[in-house]
Amino acid sequence: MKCDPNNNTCKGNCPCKEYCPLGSALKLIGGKWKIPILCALSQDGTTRYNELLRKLRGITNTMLASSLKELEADGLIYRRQYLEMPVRVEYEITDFCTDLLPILAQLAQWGVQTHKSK
Amino acid sequence: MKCDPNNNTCKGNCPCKEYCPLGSALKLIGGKWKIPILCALSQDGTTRYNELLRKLRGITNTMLASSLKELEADGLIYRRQYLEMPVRVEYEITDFCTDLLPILAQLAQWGVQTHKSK
DNA sequence: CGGGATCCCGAGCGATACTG
DNA sequence: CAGTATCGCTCGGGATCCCG
Repeated sequence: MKCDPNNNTCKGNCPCKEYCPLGSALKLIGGKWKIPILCALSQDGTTRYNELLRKLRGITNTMLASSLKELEADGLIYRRQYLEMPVRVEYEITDFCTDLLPILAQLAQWGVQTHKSK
Repeated sequence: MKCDPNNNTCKGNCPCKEYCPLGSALKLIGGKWKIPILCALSQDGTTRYNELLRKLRGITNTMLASSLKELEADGLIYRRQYLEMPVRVEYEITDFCTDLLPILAQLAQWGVQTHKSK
């Protein structure tokens, strides 16, 4: 877990270090909707805003917009805006995020062992 | 990400399925303190309650107790109680959790690419 | 020593309405 | 179409005190 026991000054997510890469990684995909959004984008490829809104049953306008903004700022997705009429905006997974997907797949596989319906 | 696009009835973390293993996996290690706890236990092995309390600088009694209880209920750690005087309780990582650690290490390595101080 | 019981606050999220 | 603005609430987590 990339921790140094000799340095116990961590103020973040890890008890061992100032800066915990695991903590910062989890922040990027944290929150209620980021995983579902990435999941949808990784399956369907380039997707428009309202398409996402429909596919992610239950998400609100507010949460989709703010989540997309954060994901873009963190380099996980691209936002492409086409100045047509009406406006068209498309979202797509970045290479950085593509690197993440197989890791998440492993995590999902590990999670399968969890049979509890929590 | 183990999702089925043909089933859009997901009410959990994933837009594609009723039950998302990735979502349930992330729930097990979610919250503010579970990763730090697992990190400490994976480094130092078997550890006592008050030892954890000291090592995890900033954690409160309430959070340590509740986090440990959840981690045990989810099968990530063992709790062993020795009826000495005074009472001694030790916590340890389970094999199930040991399987998780290399995956988290990968996630941490991926997170290293994040240079933003968010 | 290893917790439990309460109280409380603020972030995160939802609902609704509005806009370029 | 693709968002922003505001409000309000729930609930994760902190602080403090208590208990076997």
